[in-house]
Amino acid sequence: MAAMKHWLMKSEPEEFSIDVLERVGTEPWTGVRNYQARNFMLKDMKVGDPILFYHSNCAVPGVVGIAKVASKPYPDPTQFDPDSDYHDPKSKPEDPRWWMVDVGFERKFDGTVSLEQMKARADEFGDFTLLRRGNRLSVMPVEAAQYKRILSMAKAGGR
DNA sequence: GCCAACGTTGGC
DNA sequence: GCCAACGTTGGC
Repeated sequence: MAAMKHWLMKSEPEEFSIDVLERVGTEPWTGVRNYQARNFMLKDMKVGDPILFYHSNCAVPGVVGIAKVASKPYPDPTQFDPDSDYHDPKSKPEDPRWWMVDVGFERKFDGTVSLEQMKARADEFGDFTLLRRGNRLSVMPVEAAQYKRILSMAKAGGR
């Protein structure tokens, strides 16, 4: 059996936060319009894969909890909706350009494992995509060891 | 609000 | 196929 893959997915809390995910339980991850991020969802994600839920573009950016992949990939319906911010007129229903998965709530950390705290321990993470300068990917794979380190930081209150 | 870094687009 | 211009991301 192939090893389970671990992921990190970013969301702006003003758009969609871990608290809203906790309330709704499962959310279609619409709106990804980057091919690399799409390919991770389309080709590499498996139902049940764990996801680090990351708050970006906010006062304290960082990992705030755990989610999981809750569906197989399917076409993002917002690409066909002319009223949606994510509408893509070049995408055809018979050949959808943008794919996504559903994301399910797992748990919320007691505190945020902040980007600042992760940067301070960058040497323990090795080559961590999130910490690469200029990184803008909103969906990225995380090594199992990196995932575990963030969980242990969460347990230790971010320290 | 600023701006560096990046991905995408389109002219050539 | 190159690359300048543009729009977006996201930390600060």
